[in-house]
Amino acid sequence: MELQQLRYVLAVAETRNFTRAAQQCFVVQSALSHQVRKLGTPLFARSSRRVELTPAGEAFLPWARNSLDAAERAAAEATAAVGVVSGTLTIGLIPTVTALDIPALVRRLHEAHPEVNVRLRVGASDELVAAVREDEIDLAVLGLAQGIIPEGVEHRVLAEEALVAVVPEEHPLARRGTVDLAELAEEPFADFATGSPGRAQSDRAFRTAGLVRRDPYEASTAQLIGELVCAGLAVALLPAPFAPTHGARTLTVRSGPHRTVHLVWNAFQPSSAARAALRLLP
Amino acid sequence: MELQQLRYVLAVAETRNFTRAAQQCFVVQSALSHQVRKLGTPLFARSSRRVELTPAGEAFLPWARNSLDAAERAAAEATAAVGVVSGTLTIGLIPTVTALDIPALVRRLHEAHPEVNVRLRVGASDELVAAVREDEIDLAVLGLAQGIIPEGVEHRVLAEEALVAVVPEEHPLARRGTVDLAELAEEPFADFATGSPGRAQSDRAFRTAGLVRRDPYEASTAQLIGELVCAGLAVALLPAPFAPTHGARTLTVRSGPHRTVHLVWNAFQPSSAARAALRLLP
DNA sequence: CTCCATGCATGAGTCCAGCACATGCTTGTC
DNA sequence: GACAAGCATGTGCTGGACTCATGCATGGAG
Repeated sequence: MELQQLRYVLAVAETRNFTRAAQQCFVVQSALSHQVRKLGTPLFARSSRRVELTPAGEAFLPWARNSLDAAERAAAEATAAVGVVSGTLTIGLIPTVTALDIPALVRRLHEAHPEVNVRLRVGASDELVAAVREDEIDLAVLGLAQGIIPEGVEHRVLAEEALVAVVPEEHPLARRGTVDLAELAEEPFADFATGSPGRAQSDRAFRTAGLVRRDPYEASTAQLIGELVCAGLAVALLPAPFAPTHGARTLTVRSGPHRTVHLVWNAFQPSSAARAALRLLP
Repeated sequence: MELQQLRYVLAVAETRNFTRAAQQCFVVQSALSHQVRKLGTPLFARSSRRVELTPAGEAFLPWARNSLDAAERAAAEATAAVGVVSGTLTIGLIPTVTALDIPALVRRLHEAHPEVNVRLRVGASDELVAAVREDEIDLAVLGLAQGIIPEGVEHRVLAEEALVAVVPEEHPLARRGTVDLAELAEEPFADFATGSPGRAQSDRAFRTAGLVRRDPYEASTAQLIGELVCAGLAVALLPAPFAPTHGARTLTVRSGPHRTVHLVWNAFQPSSAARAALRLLP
């Protein structure tokens, strides 16, 4: 078996199409047909116009990925040992990162270690922690409600951020500079989806204050929540940089919720690129 | 990069000699020189008649192994999915296995799954548990003092075995059929090395009975301990099948120590060969 | 139903990567 | 200093990986 064959199998499994996989690999389709067949066990079922993985293929795939990743990692660790950090660095981010200037970080990384290939992946905080634990990503920058610490991974606190209240311009509270959580609890609310870590932050804030608010409108992004507020439909709690700049007012919340921005990584065999990034980060 | 190159690197790293590594790989020496060089980073230092790993080589090696193992595993899992269990199955054993007929097990495994390559590895119980945890071996059969359960791995109890007292033929106790631990504590003792799991069994037995025995002679194998007894130098506690058949007497110990024979394996992604072996075992 | 597009398999031909061979170079040993 | 061990290097060759041409199956359009 050779890694080339594994690359072909992965390409076919991804595209579910020999022809496109071949293009992706810069060879003709028959090259893949030959090499895949040479593996012996049939990994793909050509059922009527569609290529599907057989059970054997399903069993094969994760180990093929594993093998290719390990080979890449071998090369990266070797060059790192002679001072040239290389390899792929996958960073996970929540959509509402503010504590860190990501483009600047990427630039600095690239300047310090031009051989490192940076990938960014956006997701919810809990997904990112899981991905770090499963070694799918090297690092993650994420926000958690105060007092919650990510489990099963190494972490470092980057910042502590207050959430601000956002209310429609014509709202009675709009003239005020600060509000209490209790006042917000009376209002129709817009928030992240139930179960998301963003939602957990405000839920927790109201709960610890002993307040019960009405079920909020749910939206998946800070942007959408902001638009709901601007439309006059609700008030919201958002990280300050994500408060809408027009069409809404931003208020400080007295003893209001904070979120903690964590840098998270896997302590078990972090890649040389990950170690380099950690050295570069505050 | 191709797996062939990784195989060459491993062979050179093992033999620390290009020529012998080449023979092992069934190619000429220059083939290895070329392929290793093509990896780019110098992995070996040719320091005066000896090939040594550079730091880059040290960093490269474990990932190269990882990659090759994963590739092998991919093939094994694929064939397993179509009903042909294959791959390498490494079984760890303590030197004093008695609860299981290992040759018979290997024969049955080979008959049921001729494509499986069985390897046996002998070691102390605690080493084997660690090896299972580190995924170096698939299964292990080992004995632990009663009440001790292996941690971080899956296990199944195979048997509960009493340890018997072994005394020299001309010893005053030799005429008796049973003895108390208290009587044995008075005698000069032969036992496994301090810190070994075998030693832990008798240590624990005396301790829980509230007895203090003299520091025992230490030997590394049950065989040697038996010889010390036969020579009239000491008494011992051994698994019954390892009591010497000549030159010593075997006595039952009243409420004496037992050891529990465990079958141990790693719950996280056991190989198809390991799963097959587990199905075959009691 | 026919025709055609899509898409994988297969066989023959081509070309280059990996190998063998020959040889050179360094180092350690007697 | 002669010799042996052992890796590097250059050259030519060969097998395997690729391309190309073509066949074959399926599904959709008319």
